Amino acid sequence: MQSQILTKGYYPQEIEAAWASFWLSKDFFQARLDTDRDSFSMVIPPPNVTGSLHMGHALNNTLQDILARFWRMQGSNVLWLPGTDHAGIATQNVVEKILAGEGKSRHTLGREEFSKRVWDWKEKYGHVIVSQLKRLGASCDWSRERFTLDEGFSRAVRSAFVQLYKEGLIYRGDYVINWCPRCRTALSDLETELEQVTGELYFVDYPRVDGQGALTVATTRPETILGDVAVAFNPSDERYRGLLGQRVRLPLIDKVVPVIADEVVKPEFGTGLLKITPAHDFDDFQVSLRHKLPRPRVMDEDGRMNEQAGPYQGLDRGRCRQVVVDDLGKAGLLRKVERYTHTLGHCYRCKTVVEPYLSKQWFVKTGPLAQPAIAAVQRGETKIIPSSWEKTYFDWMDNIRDWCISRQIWWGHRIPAWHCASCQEIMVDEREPIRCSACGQEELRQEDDVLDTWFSSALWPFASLGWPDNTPELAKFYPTSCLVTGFDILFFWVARMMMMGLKFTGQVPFREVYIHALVRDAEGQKMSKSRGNVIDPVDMSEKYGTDAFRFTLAAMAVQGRDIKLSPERIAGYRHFANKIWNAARFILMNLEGVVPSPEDMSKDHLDLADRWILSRLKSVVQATTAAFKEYRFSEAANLLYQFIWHEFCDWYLEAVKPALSPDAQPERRAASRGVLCLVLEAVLRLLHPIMPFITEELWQKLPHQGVSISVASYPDASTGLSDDQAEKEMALIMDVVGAIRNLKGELGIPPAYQLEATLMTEDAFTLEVLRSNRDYLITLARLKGLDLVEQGSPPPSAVNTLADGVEIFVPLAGVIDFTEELKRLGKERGKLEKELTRLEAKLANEGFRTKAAEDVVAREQQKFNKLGEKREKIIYWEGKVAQLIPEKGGRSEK
RNA sequence: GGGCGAUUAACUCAGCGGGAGAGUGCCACCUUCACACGGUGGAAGUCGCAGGUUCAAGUCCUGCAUCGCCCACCA
Repeated sequence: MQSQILTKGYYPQEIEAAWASFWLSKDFFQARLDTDRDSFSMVIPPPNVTGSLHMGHALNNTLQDILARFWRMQGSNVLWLPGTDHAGIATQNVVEKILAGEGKSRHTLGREEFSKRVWDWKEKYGHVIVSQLKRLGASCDWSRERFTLDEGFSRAVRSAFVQLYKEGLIYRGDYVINWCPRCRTALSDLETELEQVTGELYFVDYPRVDGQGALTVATTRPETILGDVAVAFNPSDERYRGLLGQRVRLPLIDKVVPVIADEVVKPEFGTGLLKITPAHDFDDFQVSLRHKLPRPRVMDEDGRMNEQAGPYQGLDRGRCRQVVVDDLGKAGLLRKVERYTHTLGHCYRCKTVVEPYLSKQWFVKTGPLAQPAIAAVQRGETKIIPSSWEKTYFDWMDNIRDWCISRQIWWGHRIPAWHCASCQEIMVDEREPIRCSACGQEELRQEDDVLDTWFSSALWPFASLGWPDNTPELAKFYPTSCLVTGFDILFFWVARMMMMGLKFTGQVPFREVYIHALVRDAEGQKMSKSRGNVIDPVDMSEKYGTDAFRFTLAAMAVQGRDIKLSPERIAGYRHFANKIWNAARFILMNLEGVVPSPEDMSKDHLDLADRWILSRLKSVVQATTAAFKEYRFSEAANLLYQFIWHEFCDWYLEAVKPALSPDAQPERRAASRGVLCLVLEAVLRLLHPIMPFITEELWQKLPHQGVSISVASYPDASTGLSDDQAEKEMALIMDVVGAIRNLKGELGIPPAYQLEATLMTEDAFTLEVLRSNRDYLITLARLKGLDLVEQGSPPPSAVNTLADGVEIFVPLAGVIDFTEELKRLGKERGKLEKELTRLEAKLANEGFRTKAAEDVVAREQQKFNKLGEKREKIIYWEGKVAQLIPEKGGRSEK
């Protein structure tokens, strides 16, 4: 044991980095294969390599680290597997931006060179977030760190893809998908964010070929008129029934299209007529299938009008709309324009309005995969916590649509499909085929598209453990125990891991999913760079200490509610860290290098305060352990805060001070040292999962056997000693002390003034408790003297009365103002009477007496009796004090 | 359009069938030998609104209002 005096304040910056590297250098966090201890396994939600740590990561990883440290201390063989995600579009965008700065583009570099540039970038910057996680204290098994584009993952992805393809669960075809003209790639439905947009609804005339006037069609997208192949009405719509088989001329270009009837048209919208543009609208594409209509594309990949657009070729889609509207007006074909608010899809990466776009893409057929994923949650094989998210999960799974997985970018897993140059045969395999399986030709070309990043993420829990090989890691740690993630990626990630996990391993990927909230700013706004309201977790760590920051996140992580984070709150918990530091400082100073032994704490030497704090400790151990096991992080944090500050520091440390003085009995002194040491050491272990740094720093200064608190055992049933009697007695002492302090405070007596007090009670047992703990009362209430009497009539004085019959006298004639005391007594009586009235009404209620639980009635009756007695005493003393107030006659009577 | 959540002290939030709580802030007093990142005391809330269930309702049910989020192919 190092006997050293701590600094007066806690300076986290000076110790954190050292402990973080100490832990890693000792391999404390490596999961073992050669043990039969229970496993606790988690895979990290891999952050994007492009990222730097934001609040979402900080919360997510703090909660995971709390679990990892808690279960490690519980004796489990913990695997927390870390890694990063290659983040296809995001990373490609970052590198393309850099290239643009150099006046280059990926197309000028070519695929191979570009890919090399991205890898270079990854090697250089991809570890930023990892080092930030380490700084946060994340106790991952860093020896098993993975990357979703590493060699092993490539094998896993190809293996998964090939199997799904061979089973018909992956198909390729021409469909309308969401297309981002800026990123120039297809997006999945999830990657398209619907947002309200105010635009215009244009009413456009389509002249009838038979010369009988025109049909007016409402559209928000006049530029797509050029791709129209029909005009449709609802078959039930009487107004247009006669038009079936008629033909109309498209406005502005020389093209004739039929009028058709289809259920998709809503008669009440616009004019009840819908223009059909199969290549640029999801519904219209379906209509074209039903009616065997052509599907001309009028735009290019970058959103420019193409040769099908005739005179409008080359215009950007936005510009084209203006020109078309203009031309329609000139031609007299624009009937009217209304303001119109509707929702439009935007690219989740760059916020560009997505274009519904007909193209050849690869899809996962999700229906057959979703069924087992639904069933597994229904059966409870995977538990979603809080369970309120189950409904959202089921709703999404029930209505799941096929998943577009091909992306027209270069950074990612290239689809393992090869096209024969001569016969167009497509071969899907884990390795490049030597010749075409259909025609035998050897000229093959690999598919250009890469896979959606989330395709590899979906394999993360098992691919990161070695799948498709049958590794010992899989056997030991899969299914994982728990997944901690935010609700924002419930569909993107959790749902897809469930589907893929069940498909490829036959087992759920995790037993429990803990879904946590989003971190917002103090105003409840989502943090974003554009809003400028981002609170940087690294800044918070540096400013307030990582432990204070982590504690804040834990304390605010209530299930099912977003977190509004404010720096003031973190400052509050920095004070808590400082409080712990100083409590430890006090204890270490008083140990004076002595190592307490268990014999010091033999029952005979333990005093009331000792037995009380040991009993309280025991119940805190139980409650905290239960809270962690049930993901009630805030409850665990608050329990520890309350115990450490308001029980251990406020009461125990104060109560025990006299016993620590050199004048005290040696046995008492030794016992107190022992209890102080024991409770502090236990508290540090209890708190370690949330505040790893300060607890390690202090723990290292206490006597114990271990090398690190991070691998010490969590306090359990053997910690502390339950003692109801001690808790009851201490409660009485605390009540009496509180009443005396209250008297002093309310009567304006200076804290330094040492009172003489008299306590009177008729209850022999209470009197005995007070008598045997006389010293505590004197110390804690800062008294000069204390009389304990059974009955009698003490001198005129201020008085306070406890509900359970203890009267407290503070004889201070000449010091206190009797008028003030009378006022105080009146106020006290007011409060009592309000409460008594309420209780009286309740007890008089026949329904309450007959229907409420017996113990509830008894408790209320007892409460009523005690408060009644207390009121009688106050009335008595009001009379006494009133007599002592000098006659008013002496005052001015003007 | 459908769904979910929130509404409790000035602020941020716990509590979710039997005495309205915490942290921060505020007021008063105190530099007492662990800590002023501290101590002691205090003020502060018709627990969004309206009904209902119950002996008893921030706490359960219904409706409404306001705010937030998610999902959704009316052009």
